[in-house]
Parts: sequence; C-alpha cells; structure tokens
Amino acid sequence: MRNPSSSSSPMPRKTTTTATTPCCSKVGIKRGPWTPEEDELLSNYVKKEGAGRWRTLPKRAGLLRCGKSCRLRWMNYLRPSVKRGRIAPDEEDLILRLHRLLGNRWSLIAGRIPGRTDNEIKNYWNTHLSKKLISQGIDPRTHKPLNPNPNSSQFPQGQNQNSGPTSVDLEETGRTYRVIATKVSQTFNMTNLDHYQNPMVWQMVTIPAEFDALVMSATK
DNA sequence: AATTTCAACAACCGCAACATC
DNA sequence: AGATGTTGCGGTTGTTGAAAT
Repeated sequence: MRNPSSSSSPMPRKTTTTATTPCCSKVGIKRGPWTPEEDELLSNYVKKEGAGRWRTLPKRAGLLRCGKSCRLRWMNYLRPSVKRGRIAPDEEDLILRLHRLLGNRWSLIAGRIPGRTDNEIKNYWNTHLSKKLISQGIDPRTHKPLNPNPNSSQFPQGQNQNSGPTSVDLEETGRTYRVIATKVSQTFNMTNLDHYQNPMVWQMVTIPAEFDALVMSATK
C-alpha cells in the first residue's frame, strides 16, 4: 500500500465561492496528505479528550487542519478499530449482498462490516466490485443483467435509476426478500411483511446488528 | 532508462439532517 | 419558529506507485 503521508505538498483543490461549512473556508488551513506528526497529534488528542467537537478540535489539538479533515482522518485511518489491509473474499461477498439490498448507502454497509469504513468500501466498490459486476454482465447499480438493448425500458416510469433498490427490484427477487423479511419479522416482532416490499421502508430502517446473520443465511 | 497509462485510495467538497441558541 | 453551528454522508478529484510501452 502506498504511504498516505508520503507527500508534504498540499494537493491543489478547486476553489469555490459557494457558502460552505465555516471550517473549510478559512485561510491558512493545511490540506492534502497527513504527515505522521499530524497523525500523532490528532491520535493523542482524541485518545485523551475523546472524539467530537470537530470544529474546535484542530485548534485545541494544535493542528492547522479544518475539523472536517480531522474527523475524516480519524474515522478512516486513525481509529483503533479500523482494519487495514485487503478486503477478504467473505467481506467482498457481504459488500455485494448489502449493496444489492441498500444501494450506495456506504455508511450503512460499513456499519455491518466490522473494521471497514464507508470510504474504504466506497473506494473498493468503485475500483473493484463495480468493474467486476460489469465484466460479469451485471449492472452494478441494480444488480440486474446489463440490458443490451438501450431502447427497452429497464426502469419503469417513476423509477429512479440512481436510487437504491426499487420496488421492482424487490419484486423480482421477491422470494429472497420474503425470506429475509420473514426472518427479520420473526426475530424483531414485526408483522406487516408488505413493508419489506417498499423501498422507502428500507431507506428508513436502521438495520440492527443481527441483520448480518439474517442476510447471510437468507441469501446463501 | 524514460515516458505514459492505469489502478488504488486518501482527501476534499457540497449538501442535508440534526442540534443548539 | 427561525438562525446558526455541527456532524455525517455520498460523490468526486488528485496524487502516487506500478505496470506497460
């Protein structure tokens, strides 16, 4: 793996005049790759004072970074619980299954995979899995076979191709989802299985930790 | 050996939701 | 109830090392 802190030169970024989060608009704020010294400052500070209050944290920790940058660095790299290294085949399999269920809800997916961050999973998806699915003739957005005929309507009226799983998706894989829904219902005392045919419900539901096992068992 | 292209991933941005005053 | 600040998310970009030419 490349050393993320190997360069001390800040990455040039596009400038914007859009009103934005205050911590990002300040002049004199350092950008680009983090140095080992900065990592140590942030790590030591969070271990001592705890994570949070990101806006004021940089000043308190003696860092010339914006709060957003500090939070991102902590969440994606410095947190002790972050697992480094290659995505294992079983993790890849789980990502695929969860993405089929949840769409691009990276934080939700990451929440079900211990030690992996949303950024890591998003990157892995974009650089590996989406290409892998395409090479297998599967649309990475819908997890359905790629349609060779662009004129045929793959997405019925009102369906947003960019969104997560649609009701049509759910219907077409109805049996699988029904099994999941039944198991979830049994486990968490839910009664109306029709809710599981509604993508809006999936968007709203905070999936409990036990869901992992249910997904695994129901879809294998 | 030098240059170009590709792949991987860290980091930034805008936005929205939520919290606080 | 509205304004302001904070946090978190997803999309995107830029840098860098590896591979190919």
